[in-house]
Amino acid sequence: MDSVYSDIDSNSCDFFPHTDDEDSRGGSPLCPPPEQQKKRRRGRARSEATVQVVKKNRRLKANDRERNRMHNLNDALDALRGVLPAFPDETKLTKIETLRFAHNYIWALSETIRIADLQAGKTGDAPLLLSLGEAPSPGSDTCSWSSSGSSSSSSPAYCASSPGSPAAQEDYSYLQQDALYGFRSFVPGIY
DNA sequence: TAGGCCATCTGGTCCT
DNA sequence: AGGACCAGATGGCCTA
Repeated sequence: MDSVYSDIDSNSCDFFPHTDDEDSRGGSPLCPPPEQQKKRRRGRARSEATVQVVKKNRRLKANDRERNRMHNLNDALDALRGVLPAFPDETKLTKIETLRFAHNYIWALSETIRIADLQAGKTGDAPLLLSLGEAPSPGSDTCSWSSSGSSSSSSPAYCASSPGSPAAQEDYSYLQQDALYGFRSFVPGIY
């Protein structure tokens, strides 16, 4: 990608038009006329140039660190995509979709466990251990979460669902893989 | 072509 | 002081 540094050459005035030194001098023009530059350079030219180089190097290093940081973030996001159920069309989830999907998915898994435990309690059986292979896949159709009233069921605020969705009836048969199909139509941005 | 997504740069702020 | 984190700006790419 093009960088602003592609425009940078020996003319440091273009790259660092406003320095702290300038601030301390009381707001000098962005690029003083040549005469002033000559005046200021006398006796200080070398050190100012050095300062510019140091600042530039510091910026470049910061850019590099920031790039690596974002790469690490993307790697983590990819890892998260890897443990989420895949879409049939194998389209890659965007970043925001991945985060929201993961949030929904975790909620659905925990909710399924809760229901399973409830049912086990009714029948006197031992709590059911869920197979992750049969884990529910949360989608837009699974989002009437706030209606359950359970603290463990605090709903994602962005979940757009109808009050009459099956979740309110604790019917988890709807938590099927095909719930994924509605995810792409999920309305994002509602927090 | 407009809009969405993304990578990158950048300056500010906080933390160690 | 230097690094981590964050948010805004910018430009490129892709798709409907």
